Amino acid sequence: MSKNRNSDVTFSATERVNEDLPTPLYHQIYVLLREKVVSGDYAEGTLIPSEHELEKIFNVSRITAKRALDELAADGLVARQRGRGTVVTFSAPVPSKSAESMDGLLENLLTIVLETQVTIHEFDYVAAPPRAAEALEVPPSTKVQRAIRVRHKDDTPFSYVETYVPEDIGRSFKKEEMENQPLLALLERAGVKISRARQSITATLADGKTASMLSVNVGSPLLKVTRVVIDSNDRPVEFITVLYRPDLYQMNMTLSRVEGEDSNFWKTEH
Amino acid sequence: MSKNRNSDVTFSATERVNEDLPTPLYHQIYVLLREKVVSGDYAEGTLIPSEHELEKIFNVSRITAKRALDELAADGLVARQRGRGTVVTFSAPVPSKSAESMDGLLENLLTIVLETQVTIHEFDYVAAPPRAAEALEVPPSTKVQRAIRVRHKDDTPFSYVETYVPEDIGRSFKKEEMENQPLLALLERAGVKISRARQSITATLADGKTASMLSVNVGSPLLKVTRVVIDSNDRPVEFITVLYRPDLYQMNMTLSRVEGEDSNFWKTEH
DNA sequence: CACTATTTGTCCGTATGTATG
DNA sequence: TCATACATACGGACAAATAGT
Repeated sequence: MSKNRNSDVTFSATERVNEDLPTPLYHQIYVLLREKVVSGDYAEGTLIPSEHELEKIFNVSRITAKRALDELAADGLVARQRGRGTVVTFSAPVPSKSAESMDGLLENLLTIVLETQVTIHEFDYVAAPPRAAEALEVPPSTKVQRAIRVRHKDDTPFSYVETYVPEDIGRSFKKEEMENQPLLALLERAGVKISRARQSITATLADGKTASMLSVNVGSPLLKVTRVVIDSNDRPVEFITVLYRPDLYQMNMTLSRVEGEDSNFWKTEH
Repeated sequence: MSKNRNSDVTFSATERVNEDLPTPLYHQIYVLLREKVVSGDYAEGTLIPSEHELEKIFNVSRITAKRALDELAADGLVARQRGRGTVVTFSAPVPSKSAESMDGLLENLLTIVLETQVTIHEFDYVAAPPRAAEALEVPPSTKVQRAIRVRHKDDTPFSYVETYVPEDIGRSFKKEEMENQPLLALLERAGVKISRARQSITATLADGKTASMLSVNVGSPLLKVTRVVIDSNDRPVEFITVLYRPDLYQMNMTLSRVEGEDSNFWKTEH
């Protein structure tokens, strides 16, 4: 029995990479292994599956398995030693747990604003793409302000933010002001009374553009949050899409059980 | 000038394909185009960029551009006609507004329980893996109950659920009972007074085990929710990890602005 | 009606990358 | 390391359908 071989985290016996996908097999395996390393499933110091084990697990040739491990080593995530195996040399960062979570997104929003810097990559007025037009409840191709920003924490990109604002509101502030102030503050300065927001959370993959802007590989998982902010007249005033690097940010929230209910109701605490 | 050629939607300068990536160029272009079609950026009936235009936009050969378009046609998203061009034949669905979003997770939990079926794939008592031990605040390798379930909606797998419960609580119910009743109900029947829960949301990739259980490709994005449920004595009584298919489920919530604050505070509505 | 520009369909030869045994 | 098979990507060539002048 191999000593210290990682046994808590295993691939199931039926593990298969998709032969039909155009992406090379070695790269599919590399991506899966990398994900387990950077997420901490394979902790620092543990031995990950050997070439021969990967051969059996994924039903590929040894060269293919070897190449996947070599790419990991080239990334500096693991070290390979003849006769010993492949050992994880990367310590997975602990996701910012924001010790006392108050209200989901919100307390995070404050700390994020304080601890990060924004760079603006695009700022212009364009015909609203269908989803933005629908969210803002304007006719398709209405001109709207679009901004693409990236948040950095200590020079590490952290989130990719795409916002759409109706033109009349957008004209009330300048590109440079978006660097220093939250968009919501700019909206309120423009006389907008913010009332509520609808928010949706999902997962997606990094494409070429977002991958390069977030300094992750294409195909990495990203946490995607879309939000429509609505003012006191029930008018949508902002449509925002945020992509977060899951290794740097997770959404945390605390839920409280509603007393006296026998179904599965909770309410969020604040 | 070609008539009806889609001109509102262009590729930004940063939207490039990456020669260094192992993923084939034609597939990278195909993915970008497909996204624009299914999102509605390229509306039904419009002409999308010709092979020659893609050639210039992405700086690839005609064969590569042609193959990307052919894949789109094979998907039935576009129709190609010699002398005419490539026309979108797919009508992008209007995103459902989920008119009655109440309290994030909550209203969803109820409807999910009502509209889905559960199959139990594993049910046993094991030494707690590190993260489960930490979450349940028990010494490492303490014996705990582990269950792996998959929720289906109309025979389509929907979520992958892994739960850890302290042994003394777990012994109070049987495997079969997990199929019919929510775990929280079983915990309360065992005398547990549920008080609150800490929840964390992130994104990850499907590995072989979860991919096959959720009927998605390895490497697909998944929405990952981990939750620790705590009783009125501040004892953790359940550690749960849920993986959702993002195409079948998104977390929706409504947020309200807190009056009188000048910072970025919100509270969730209920 | 022909003429032209555009666009897709099909084919060639060649070089490189991927994966197997 | 080698031989082999297949996929990817390039540049180029010609044919056939479409639309506008």
